[in-house]
Amino acid sequence: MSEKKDQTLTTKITKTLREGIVRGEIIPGTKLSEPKLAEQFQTSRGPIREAIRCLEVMGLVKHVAHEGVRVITLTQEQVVEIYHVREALEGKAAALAAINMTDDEIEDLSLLMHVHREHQSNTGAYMQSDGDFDFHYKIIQGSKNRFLIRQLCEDLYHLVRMFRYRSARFEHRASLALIEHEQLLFAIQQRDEQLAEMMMRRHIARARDDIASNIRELRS
Amino acid sequence: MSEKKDQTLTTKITKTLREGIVRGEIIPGTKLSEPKLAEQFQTSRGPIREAIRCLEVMGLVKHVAHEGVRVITLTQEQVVEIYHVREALEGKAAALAAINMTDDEIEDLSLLMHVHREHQSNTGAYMQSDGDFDFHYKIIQGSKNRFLIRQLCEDLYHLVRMFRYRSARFEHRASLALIEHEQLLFAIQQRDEQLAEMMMRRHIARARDDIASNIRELRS
DNA sequence: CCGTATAAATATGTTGACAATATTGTACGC
DNA sequence: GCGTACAATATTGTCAACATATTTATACGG
Repeated sequence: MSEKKDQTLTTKITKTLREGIVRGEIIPGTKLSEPKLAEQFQTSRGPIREAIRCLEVMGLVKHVAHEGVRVITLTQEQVVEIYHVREALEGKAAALAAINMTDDEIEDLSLLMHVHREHQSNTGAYMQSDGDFDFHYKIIQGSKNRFLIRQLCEDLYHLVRMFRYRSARFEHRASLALIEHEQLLFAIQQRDEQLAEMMMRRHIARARDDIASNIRELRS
Repeated sequence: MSEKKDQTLTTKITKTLREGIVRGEIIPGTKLSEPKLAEQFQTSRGPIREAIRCLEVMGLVKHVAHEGVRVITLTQEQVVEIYHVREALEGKAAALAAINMTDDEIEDLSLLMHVHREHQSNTGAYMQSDGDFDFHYKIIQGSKNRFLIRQLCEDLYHLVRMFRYRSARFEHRASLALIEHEQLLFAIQQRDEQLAEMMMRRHIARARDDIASNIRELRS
């Protein structure tokens, strides 16, 4: 699991901080003080600063010269914007997956789908966030487009997870998500790239609409 | 033009190096030596290292622990992958622009279009790269989606420019590009988001096909 | 002559200290 | 009592030096 390569403090600190920010353990708006972090990680400020620069480019913290960096606070409006990008990118991923996934990979995806279906009919519960991510992750990987994979997995998904950790209620019902996943799987099995893209886009657009409608709800 | 904010060595070095890499002045594959860069920028290695970390996250250089960083070399296959992402993102940008651009902004875009048309009928020349970028840039900004704008302008476009600087021949004929731009403008004027997205996607997909067919050509 | 093993040299990773800027606290005047 | 000006403190930005790992050079053996 944990690859011991990149054995450098900067990378380890970056990952630790990133995870802390994404999971909400470091509250949004918190100022990341270099001396405190250096104390916390038992290191000097050098690697801390480099890690912070990485987080800055990733968009997880905002940096102001001579003032410091603060963890970003995602407004629901911003999440809607992010979901527009997610719709476009994952839609493309689904289209490419319909073309480029191997039969074995599709079979694997089908198996995962079956597990989810069983789980739901047994418990009737909302789909677990991890399960949903697994499904999407396999499709993204199936696109075989390394640049797309990087954009989605290394950049965008941290923000999506950051949002989900704070408001788990927005995962729409497992029953609906399950149907959407089944439709998507079908399209990929048919090697229908256009249908796959459309299904994925609708799946994500619906989640986005849930968020957008919640914003309107709060305004009244 | 040059905002004097962010007056910190790291940001200035980052921008300078980024521009050098994008313009091809720093040859792909070149190793970025920290001591040499420190000498070159008349500074210490601290800011250099931070700048390099930024370039690494941006994807312009590849870092191997304890070895150093090298400027990435874009293969045409990778550019095709990038253009798939570009198609998805800019397609979405066009759709959002059709919804969110103000009438004044559309008028401004129409004016730019007219200038390009005049220029072409006068010179008959291929469209200038800058002109093409201007057009796309205005549409991206018109999406009003800050996250999308950031993804396209701060990340993806550096790679696109990097590719174009080395192989300008891939800009397809101005006559075709002009028609595609006109169709796109029309769709935006009609506030037809679906058509705008489709036109933008075809426009970029055609450019991608040019690159892909060139790869096949080289194989024979 | 080629390959391996060892040693020198160079580069990266990390540290602590100094300089410049911003924040906090305090006193003064209105 | 409130706002402003100044001083003290703390933090960020930068630098030079040390520690560790890799690359290059050299010498030895086959």
